[in-house]
Amino acid sequence: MVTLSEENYLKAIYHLAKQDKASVSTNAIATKMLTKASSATDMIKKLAEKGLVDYQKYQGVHLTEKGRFAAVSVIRKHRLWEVFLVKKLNFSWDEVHEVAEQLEHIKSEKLTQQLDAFLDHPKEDPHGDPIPDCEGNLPSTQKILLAQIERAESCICVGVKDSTSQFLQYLDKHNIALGTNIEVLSKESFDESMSINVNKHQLTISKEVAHNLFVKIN
Amino acid sequence: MVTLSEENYLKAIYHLAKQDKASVSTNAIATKMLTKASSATDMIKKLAEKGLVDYQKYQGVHLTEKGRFAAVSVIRKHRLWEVFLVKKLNFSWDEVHEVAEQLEHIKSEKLTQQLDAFLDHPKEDPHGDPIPDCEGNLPSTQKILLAQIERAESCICVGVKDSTSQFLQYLDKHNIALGTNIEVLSKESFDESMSINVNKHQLTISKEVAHNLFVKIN
DNA sequence: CTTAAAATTTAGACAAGACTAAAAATTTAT
DNA sequence: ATAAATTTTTAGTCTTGTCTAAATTTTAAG
Repeated sequence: MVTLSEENYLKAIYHLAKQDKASVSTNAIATKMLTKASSATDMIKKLAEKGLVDYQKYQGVHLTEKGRFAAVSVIRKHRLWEVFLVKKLNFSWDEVHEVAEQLEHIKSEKLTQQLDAFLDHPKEDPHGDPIPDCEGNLPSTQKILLAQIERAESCICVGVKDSTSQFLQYLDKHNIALGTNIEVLSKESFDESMSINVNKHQLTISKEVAHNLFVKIN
Repeated sequence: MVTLSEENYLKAIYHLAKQDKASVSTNAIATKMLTKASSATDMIKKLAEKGLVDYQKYQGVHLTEKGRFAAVSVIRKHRLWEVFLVKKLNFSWDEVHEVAEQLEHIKSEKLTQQLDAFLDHPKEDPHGDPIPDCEGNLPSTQKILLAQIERAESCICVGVKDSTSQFLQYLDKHNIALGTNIEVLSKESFDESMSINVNKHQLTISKEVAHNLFVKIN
């Protein structure tokens, strides 16, 4: 039995570990969870006790296979609920996160399975993030940050890194959605701002925006 | 802010108070919540502190208007989710309770509102219980227990009192569902068993069954 | 290589919700 | 009307998850 709090820590560790394979530090976990390092240490011990993480004092943690599966299962539920909220209940993509944070902890195998079927086994959530299957497999996508593009090139928006409502509403305002074609016109080396074309409209975006938009090159 | 535990106590108090207007005893609450009287006392104090119940030592509690609204709001969510599970996710009526117990605590006005609309503003849950509206109004239904019928008479099944899977599966097995026509043939005064006709099949039901089925006389 | 800074852990405390055992109030029965 | 039984409350403890402050370990700098 994994508690709600433990699930949230596992998710945090999973997201932090994803980037590189190195171990996840206590501080990083505490920061992500908006708690103090001492609280993180306490929880890490409980997770280690339950065999969900490997832990050596002062050396950070790694998810065990069991821990990874638990984390991915929560992420699967989170993303399925987000799809439900947008597709069936008319939520917009900037409104779903908070509610999905609650729904992801509902415990019922059958519920998850039936929800997945009801939504026609979606492959992505409303922000373009892939939905793990029930065995915990997560398809690796080859998306890059818009900021990584260095020359005039055309690409398609396939996801967002930051999914706060502020950012999502910015995208809405400029008619950028998943699947939108983005034509990079130029990049300013001074401040990393970019000039792009969206739906025939020219737009200048800041470094901050370019670093939070995932694209796939055509 | 009402906690999950507080919501469960409020629900319990609401259900216990419904029958008569008398105050609800600490023991009754503890029994319903499957805890000890001392735990109930502790929680009662917290609820009184928050203005959700009126409480006088040794005299039991009454829900305040605020407390009643909170309780009914949870019941509304519980029943809406039950409808969702049965109508959209193919759960059977004996499988929904446990999951709805979790879903009823999700906090999002918009979610409840949109779910209600998505389900076409249902008036009843899968067990025939009325769904409160968003203002907390609960239509009073005039249903009686099948056991209250004393002579040969025809009626329609409109609800169940006991909604454990054991009882619901018993009903399934004998083809009794909401809306099923039940013809009372006779009642045995010795053990209160009844002879009834369901879908042209004759059936003898025990006192226990008759006391847990709500019907409306044709 | 030694010390200062940063990160991590420990120790002790607190709030929520529950429990046991004992005390107090109420109800019931004689 | 009073004793016995029952109900309710209190007092003290436990667990989970959090905190602060202090101690310890690791890392980084000179």
